[in-house]
Order: sequence, then C-alpha cells, then structure tokens
Amino acid sequence: MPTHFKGTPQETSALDALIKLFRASNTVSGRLFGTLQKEHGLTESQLGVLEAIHFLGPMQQTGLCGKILRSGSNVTTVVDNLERNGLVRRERDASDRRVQVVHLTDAGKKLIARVFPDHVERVVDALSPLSRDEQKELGRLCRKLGLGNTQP
Amino acid sequence: MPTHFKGTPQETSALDALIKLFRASNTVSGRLFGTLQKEHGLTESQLGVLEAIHFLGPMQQTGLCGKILRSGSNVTTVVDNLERNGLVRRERDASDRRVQVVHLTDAGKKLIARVFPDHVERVVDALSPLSRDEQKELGRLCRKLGLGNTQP
DNA sequence: ATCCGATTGTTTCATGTCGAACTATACCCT
DNA sequence: AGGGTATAGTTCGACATGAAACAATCGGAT
Repeated sequence: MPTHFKGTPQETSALDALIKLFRASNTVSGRLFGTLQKEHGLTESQLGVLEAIHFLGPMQQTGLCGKILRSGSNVTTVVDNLERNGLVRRERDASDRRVQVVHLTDAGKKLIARVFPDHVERVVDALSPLSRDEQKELGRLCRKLGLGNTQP
Repeated sequence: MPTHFKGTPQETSALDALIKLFRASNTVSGRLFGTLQKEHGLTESQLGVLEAIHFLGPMQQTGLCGKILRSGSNVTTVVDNLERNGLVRRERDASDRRVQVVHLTDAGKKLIARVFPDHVERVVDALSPLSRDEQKELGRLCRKLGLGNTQP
C-alpha cells in the first residue's frame, strides 16, 4: 500500500515502517502456520490454545482470551472446533458454575507434544535471517510500539 | 504464547522476538483499523483496495492481489462488498474479456480522499513511540525477515 | 433475603481469509 | 483451424474474527 503517496518525511517514514512491519508479520505468519495447517490441520489460534493449556494446565476461557489475545466470542469458536476434533474437553467449574475449564484430551496431549518441537524449529528457522542481537533489537522496537495504549 | 517453555537460548530468542513482532503488528493494526471501522465502516482490506486505486488508477483484480497481498478469492470478496456499498464498480476489459477492471465510483473517490489523511495521521501517531532512526531500523529488520522466501 | 451490577460464556451476524474446484477466455503451437 | 496450456475471476466450504445482544451465575450492598 505504499503506492505513490507523497507526504512529509515524517509521514513517509511512519508509513514505510508500518508496511514493513505488517508485511514481515504476515509473511512469517503465513509460512509458519501454513505448514502447521497442511501437516496437522491446526490453525494459529488452535495451536495457541493447545500450547497454553499444555504449558499452564487447564484454563478457563477468559484465561485463554488473555493468552491468545482474541475476543471471548472467538475463543468460544476456536474451543468449539478443538472440542469437535477431540483435542480438548470442557468441564464446568464446580465452585463457579459460569466458568468452563478447558482440558486437553489424551489425543490433544499427544498432538501438542508431537507438534510443538517442530513448530519451534520452524520459528527458529524463520527468525534465522536475524542475528541474536538483531532479534533482541526487533523485540525492543516492537515492544515500544505495542505500548502506546488507548486507555478506555 | 510464550507460556513457560524452556528451550535453548536460540529458541528462546527466536520465540520471544516472534511474539513481540506479532503482538506489535496486531496491536497497531487493531488500533488503526478499529478506528477506521467505527468511523467509516471500512476494513483494512477495503482501505487497501480503495487506496491502491486512488493512487494508481483503475486496476484489475490480479493487480489488487499484489497490492494488498491477499488471495484472488479474497479480493473477489472484498471487491464484492465494496461494490455492494457503492464505492467501486467493475468493468470488463474489452481487449481481454477475462479481466475485471475495478474503478472508484464518485462516492468511493470522495470517501478515500476524506479518509486517507486521517489514516496517515493515525499511522504517524501509532509509530510515534519510535524515533525516525528507530523506524528505519525496524523497517530494515522486518525486510530481512520477509525475505527468507519459500521458492515454489 | 433480595436485588443490582459485574463477570462468563454463547449466539448471531457480517466480514475476512485461504485453498480447491470450476468457468471463461486468451495465447501458443503445429 | 484445433487442441493444449495458461491466466482471470468466481464459487464453495471451512475457519477466524469482533461487536452486540443475550443467558446464567456470582457477589456485594442494603
């Protein structure tokens, strides 16, 4: 989308950086999760959910919202699909009957244990064009960007 | 998704950088296009299409694929919605009857002319946590990341 | 004990997104 | 010409995504 817009140097610089940020994010995401999709039928959000439960234990859906940074309604959908595929199961919390605790099934445990190492390897590969220092610098710049929070 | 995974320093570095990249991209994207959606009912892809035609003139859909970096079927959908909302119109190319040339309608021209400056302003604002040099460095790192291309 | 507001999750609706199968058209080659 | 291949778009099915409206439940205040 840089197209042929001519703005002030400030505007050009910001637009240029933004486009490269989006492009990098999209490209890497596509490479990473395209493979995951083809080889294991998992989407990015599905992996996020399985991964969170794998490392943190059974969680309620609100917790998953925080982990994968998606809306509540979206988490409902993603967990629905995982449940239909037999990878997770919901259980009502006895002490607070509003909450659904999401557990891995045995199939889910097996899948995430098998898939995650390969995924990490692909992440390392995707980031390999950058040195360790460059990765750190990229992280620092991205963190600064993410902060300018809109306070509601 | 960093959760509690402990890997080699290489793996930790890559995962950490990746998460920050995705988070920054998502956060900025959400802030930018959330506003655009609320105020003008436009999505990111719709803005991309209007912007491309605004600056480059009427284009065929394949050209739009390249500009907004989305699949052909997706461009069909996005242009469908824009057309339904009266912002663009399709015209068959006389010399190659497979081609649909997408034009801005008057309403589309008015909208993009009105919306784009505000959008640029928000982009500048979103990138303002970074100095000009930092924006340049972010761009450089992102470009390196985007290159590791899978050759089909 | 009761009521009100907050929290949790679901449903609905509109859009985006991709890949695969399909149609129509164009171009090339003999 | 005729046939084969390539390209432009569309359609379809599956999943993602968020906002808004809704239901169920909890908890605090009175």
